Parts: sequence; C-alpha cells; structure tokens
Amino acid sequence: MIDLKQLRENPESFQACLRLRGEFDLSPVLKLDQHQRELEAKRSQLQARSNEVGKQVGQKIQSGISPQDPEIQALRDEGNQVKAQLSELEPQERELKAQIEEILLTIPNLPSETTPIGKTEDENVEVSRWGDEYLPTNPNILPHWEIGEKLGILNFERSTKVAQSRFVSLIGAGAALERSLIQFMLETQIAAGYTEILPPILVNTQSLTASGQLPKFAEESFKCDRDDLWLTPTAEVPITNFYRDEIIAAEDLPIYHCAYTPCFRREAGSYGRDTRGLIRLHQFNKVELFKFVQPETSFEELETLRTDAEAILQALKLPYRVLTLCTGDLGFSSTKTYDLEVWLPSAGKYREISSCSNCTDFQGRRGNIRFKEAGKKGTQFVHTLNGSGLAVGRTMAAILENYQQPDGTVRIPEVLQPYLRREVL
RNA sequence: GGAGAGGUGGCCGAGUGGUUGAAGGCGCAGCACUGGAAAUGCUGUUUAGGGCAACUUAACGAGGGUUCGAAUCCCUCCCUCUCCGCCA
Repeated sequence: MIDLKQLRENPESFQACLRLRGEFDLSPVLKLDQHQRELEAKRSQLQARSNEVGKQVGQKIQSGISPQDPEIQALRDEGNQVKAQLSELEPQERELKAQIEEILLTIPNLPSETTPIGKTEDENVEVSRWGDEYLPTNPNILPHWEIGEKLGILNFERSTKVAQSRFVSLIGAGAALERSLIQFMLETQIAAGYTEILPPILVNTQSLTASGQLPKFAEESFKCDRDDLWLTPTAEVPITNFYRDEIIAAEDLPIYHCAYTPCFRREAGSYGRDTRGLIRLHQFNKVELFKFVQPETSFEELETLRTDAEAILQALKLPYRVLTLCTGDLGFSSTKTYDLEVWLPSAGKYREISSCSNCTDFQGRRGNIRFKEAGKKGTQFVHTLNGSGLAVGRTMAAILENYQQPDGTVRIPEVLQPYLRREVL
C-alpha cells in the first residue's frame, strides 16, 4: 500500500510515477481523503465536548449533587444532543475511510528510480548473461516433456485424470530429482544465511491482502470457500505474514528466510500458453528467499538476494540471463524486480526461473509489519524482499534439456549427484 | 463435532460503570552510585489519526447496544487454550 500521507503531500509526483506502470487516476482518492479529514475534524470536536460533558456529570455527582438536579439534567440533554450529531457523522466517516482503503489496496507500488521505463516485457533490460560455455552442443534436443515421458519420470496424462490439465506426477528418479533439487537449494541458502521455514500452505484472506495478491488478483488463486482459506500461490505469502502486526526490534533486522513450498496458481487467462511440460502448472514446487530489512538497505539487499538466487543456477551450470523488469512489467507489490531466465534449448529462448523483487514498505504497510529502534520514538515499516531460489519444476525442465545427451540420456549436474546418488537418468 | 476457560501495553499481569491510556512487574532508555561492571535507587517508556503548534481524538479480540459517561453491563461474531470424540 502506498503512503496516504505522502500521497497527500505530493500528489503530482505519485501520479507521474504511477503513470509509468499504466493509467491510474489518483484524484478520486485525494478528494475522498480531503472530505474524510474534514469530517474527522468535526467529529473529533464533538467527541471532545461529549467527553467534557461526561466528565462534568461525574464530578458533580461525586461532589454530592443529586442526579435529578436540573444542572445535571441539562448536561445530560446536551450529551444526548451531541450523541445524536455524532451518530450522523460517524457512519459517513467510516464509509469514506472504507472507500479510501478499498482504493488504496488496488494501487500498485511505485517503481524505483532505477527501474527502466517501458510499457511491456519487450522493454525489460538485459543486465547480464552467464554460462555461455555451458550451452548444449547436442543438436537434437527433445523438449523436456518428451524426454521426461520417454524416461518414464514424468506423467501428464494420468495426472490429468487424477486432477486436471496442468498437473504433473513425477515418478521414480523424477521424484527423486525434484526432492534432490529442493534439498540442494535449501541447503545452499541455509549456508548462505537464510533460516528455513516450512510454513502453512493454506493462507487466509488477510494474508493474501497483506502481500498484495488480494483484492486485485483473486482469480489467480485457488480458494477453499467454506473456510476463508486459499492455497498459497507462493511462499512469499506465508512468510510475509509470519510477522504480520508485529513490531520487530531493529537489532533483529535483517531477517533472512528461505522456504520450500508447493505453489498453486489458477493461471486464469493463460489458456493455450505453455500447455505442455513443466513450465506452467497449477501446482509446482518452489524454494523461496525472503528478507525483512531496514529501509536504507533494501536496494543493496536486492542485489545480494539476486546473487543468492543466481548461485543456484551457477552451481547447476545452467546458462541464464538477468533482466531488470521495466515499469510496465513490474509486479503489483514490487518497486524493482530482476528476473533470472534460464536457457531452454527446445524453445530456443530464455524462460523465467526466478523473480527477485524489492517491495520496499508496500507489504510492510499492508501487513502492519514494523520495526523499532531502541530509545527512539515511533516505529517504521520494514522493507520486504522476495525471490525464487528457484522454481523447482522449471529447474527440472532446464536440466532435462540442457543436460540431454545425443543417446537420449540425461546427465545429472555434479552438485546434485551426492543427493540423487546417480550420474545419469 | 461436544463441553469448558479465556482474549488488556514490547512481554507478563491487575482492573469497583465516573478524570484509567490503563495499577504492579519484566524488558528497555536516561541519571545516580562504581576504577569499570553487576546489584541497588531515582526518572522515563503504547500505538495510530488530525492540527504549524498549544492541543485533540481513537484503540483493552471485532462489531453492535444500554448510559451524560463502558476495559468494566447486554447481544452477535471471531480467535486461542484445556478436556472428550475422531484422525496422520
């Protein structure tokens, strides 16, 4: 959520910033805000009077004046009048506040100054490439779903029977490879200083609102209707909300967490895209990196977060590139995002395998996650960052293709061999 | 699912319808004491909104109600805990 107070103070710059992400007219919310504050001033005056009347009645009764005394009756009457006025103002103000809140929740984070300006993903900026020397030389690489089914480690058809399309089952060495990847990713990030959390993967509405998936993107998540619970679309949601409504001691920051979770996405509106393979499924595994940090450090922390995610790709020797997303392609909660894209030979292009974002205080404000410096007055919102480290299914896809041999076998990346206890699929 | 108990500040924990934003304690900060520290003593210490400010308003799980006045009384809802049942 953007800061209403700051918006009020410099509306033009907010409006200009938001325009970079697409159209969003801030004038209605500014108007509502002004009206609300006028009502608030009136209301608070009335309440002050009401408190005063109450106090006087109390004092007089205690000093021995009879409650039936005309003096007291007069005060009671005034109290009743004030109450009547308040009962008109209060609902109006509450309604205004609710409207303002509702709008604020749909306004995306403002892009950072270092976020390139652009409208679509075509204007994302490539910042680096890595691993050209590992680009496969095998000219006849099968798409990962074909080699996977040939090897008997993936099964889509039966999974459609069990659930729907866009689900997969991993069999034998495929399941073991997925587990090995998860284990390898977690252990690497734990060694890098992240504390593992294995969180709930059903989350409530408030949690999805705090991290930014709701209210705007409700159609993207699976919902358990009778329970106010949703299947989490990313571990970012439970981890952000782990500290919701808390005040963290400044010396406890930064906090680094990593988490493995299944992730669930409805992929509404993506009909016909990536219908085959492991790229776009309703359920997939992901190891997530998450940071809670002090405001001054969040952009440096984004760089190291990205490096930590890159370390996995480098260890697996998978060629990839790094993009900075342009303003038009930025996620709702993010102010600046790096995407890591891994080389997928069958497609002949790079595909997203990690997205690392600095959400600044956007989620902190929505989730009321603050920190306090000892001895200092007041609190500040924490800055949050998240990044995939990595999407496991897409990593598997990248391995099945980049490590595919001309004889139809797939080598296992060296770093995984101790986990999987084999060298070839 | 059945029965019961409970939700108060960063934490623990009092609280009779009347000046209680809330006793007491812990923690934290400052000062004193000390060569320095510990212990001790004193002082201070919730958050959020509005206002340039003085100041003012709100908040004791949430929402209603009674009252001049509600943490305190009434109603509804939510959540947590304990026991029983069921279950990995």
